[in-house]
Amino acid sequence: MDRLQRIYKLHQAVSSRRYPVSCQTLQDELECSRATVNRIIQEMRLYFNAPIEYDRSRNGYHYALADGKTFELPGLWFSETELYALLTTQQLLAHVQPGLLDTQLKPVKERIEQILATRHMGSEEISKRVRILRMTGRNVVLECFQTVAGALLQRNKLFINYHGRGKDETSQREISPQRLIHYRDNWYLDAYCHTRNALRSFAVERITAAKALPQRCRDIPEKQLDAHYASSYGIFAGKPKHTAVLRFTPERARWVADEHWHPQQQSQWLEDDSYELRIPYSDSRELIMDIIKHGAEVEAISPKSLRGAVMQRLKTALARYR
DNA sequence: GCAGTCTCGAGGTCTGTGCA
DNA sequence: TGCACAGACCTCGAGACTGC
Repeated sequence: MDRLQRIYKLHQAVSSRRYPVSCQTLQDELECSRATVNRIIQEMRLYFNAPIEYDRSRNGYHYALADGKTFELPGLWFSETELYALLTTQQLLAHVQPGLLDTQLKPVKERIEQILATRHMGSEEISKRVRILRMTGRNVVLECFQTVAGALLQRNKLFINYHGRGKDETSQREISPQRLIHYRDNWYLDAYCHTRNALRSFAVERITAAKALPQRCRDIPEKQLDAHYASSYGIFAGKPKHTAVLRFTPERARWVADEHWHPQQQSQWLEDDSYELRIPYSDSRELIMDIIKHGAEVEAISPKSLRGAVMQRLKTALARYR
């Protein structure tokens, strides 16, 4: 048994018992002399800040800690809360995108399971009690996703076949991946497209083939990415050109008032208890879908172009029912 | 009687050096 | 480059003394 094993064995012996552990017991469990037990204890105090104390009245060693507190050695000896946080994150990832990081996280997950098992807890309980329901998520080819995620993290260029829905065309592109965005249950890849010489967003499920290239990708500064992608409404990139003014009925306002549509959104309650929301946007397509989702409970006040577009959509929809 | 601290010596391991 | 060897270093157990 080497020194490190003895340290963990001693920690296990002291922390797993409700009563102080005698020096003789520690000698037996660590298979060493009294002097070595003492050396191990001194090292634990010195290097790990272990609050280990000898209780003369009960003739044994114990951790001097307040009720409910536990001492853990550094390394993969997480506290209970940290273990749960890690396990919950893994569960969330597994639900958001099944298969994502499964291989990479497997050894860590198994280790966590072992530790939790000693405390009569486990990931099964989290699976039973925490549910994430995907509503409109589109299926991603796992192999493509992993290639894309791998190249993104290793900062390599990618060569992709991309089928765009808008034009119903397939194109081949060399891109420098910048960010993976999980937006409204779907994955998007923000990337610099070397074919178009511009920043673009790619729906990951529309990437029909992906190959990581050995060349280092081009890094776009954070500020430039934020300005291009984040300052606009939704996934449609570009600088906000307009501000939409939406008015919600008092009934719908109770829900909408708690929603976050845009980082720069402004809102106010009106006298008749209706709720007015002002949202900057550059491309109206996604915004119109959100407005129509609220049906008769919302009115697009301005700008005129947005109001007209919503009216046109509603007229077209109505025509289908006649 | 039990544990803390210290010293000393034995045995094992690591490291640097020289040589074929 | 691989091997042998010597010295340094580390780890451990035993024992002595002390304190509670």
